[in-house]
Amino acid sequence: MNIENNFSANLLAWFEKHGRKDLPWQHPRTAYRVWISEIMLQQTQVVTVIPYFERFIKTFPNIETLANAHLDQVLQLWTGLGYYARARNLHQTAQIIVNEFNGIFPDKLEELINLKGIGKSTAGAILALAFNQSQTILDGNVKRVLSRCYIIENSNENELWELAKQLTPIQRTAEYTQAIMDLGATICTRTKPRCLECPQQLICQAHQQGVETCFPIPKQRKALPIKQTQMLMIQNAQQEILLQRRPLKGLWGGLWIFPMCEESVEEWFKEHSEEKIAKKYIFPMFRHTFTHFYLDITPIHILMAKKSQFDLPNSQWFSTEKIEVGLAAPVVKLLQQLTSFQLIGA
DNA sequence: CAGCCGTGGAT
DNA sequence: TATCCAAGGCT
Repeated sequence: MNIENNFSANLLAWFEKHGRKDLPWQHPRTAYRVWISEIMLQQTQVVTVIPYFERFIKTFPNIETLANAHLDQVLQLWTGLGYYARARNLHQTAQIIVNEFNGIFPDKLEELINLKGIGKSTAGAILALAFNQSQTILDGNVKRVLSRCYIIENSNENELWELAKQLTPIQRTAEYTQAIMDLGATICTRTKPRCLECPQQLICQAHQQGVETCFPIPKQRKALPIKQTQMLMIQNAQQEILLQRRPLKGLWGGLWIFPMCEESVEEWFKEHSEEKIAKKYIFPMFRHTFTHFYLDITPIHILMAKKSQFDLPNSQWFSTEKIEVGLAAPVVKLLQQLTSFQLIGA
């Protein structure tokens, strides 16, 4: 018996007792629900995803309802989850599956990979979890488990894929796939792995050598640049707030945010409006952290004397109680602050 | 192919 | 508080 067989056998035996079997997307485990969950789980922890998944499925119980929805509603349900291209791709892919696949979820690797937002690993996960096909995944969990178990130092992507494929069993692939993710998420964690509870402790090379936490070798990160901006929280006499829709590509694509400006507020107003500012209040600056830069935001609340006109592309007045579009996280935070600020009666 | 794309949890 | 980074994919 080779070591690969031991690996999957150990894992499957462990899964029966200790695997996660009550995650929301496992009941029922349809392709649609597995797909939604896999997209949400990209670079996002299970705890964070669960409430989003519940709301999303409740609103869009099947692929037709998702395909027929407005992008704004999809992005609203995605607000706070990040990586908003995932939501845009999800919406577009739903329409393609309805229109070109007759609403039937594709079950071939090539077809899945050609869909927006579904890469090699997500395609493998959908086929393994929802269709029980013998397909391989290579996500963060699998990379961590394999790089420790087989001590892979310069984690070469192709090498890891080959190893992952060799270890994937022909049968019970759905259980195996869930199991290896569960192992990575609950036992073989990044910090403080619980090796004494691990079904692979006898074959794990890193554990034998006592160097579990040395793997996977962390990538060196560059220092994050700091950018600065002002967010204009412009409110008219009807208490409505002015928001502007971001272009579909790029940061916060398709979301609505407060108008941002780098120059002085007075100069910005000269360019975009003829109205006069009734009241201006500068909030304390705060830092928003992205993956690749910091954004220091100075919020400025501006009260207009009447229902004002703005020469600002893709902008619209919203009632603060009814905003049914996607919002960037700092905008949500500031809207909450503004509401409590006004409740106090300042 | 390296940079881009979010946010919040954990330490 | 600062840092890392989580069920990755796209360009």
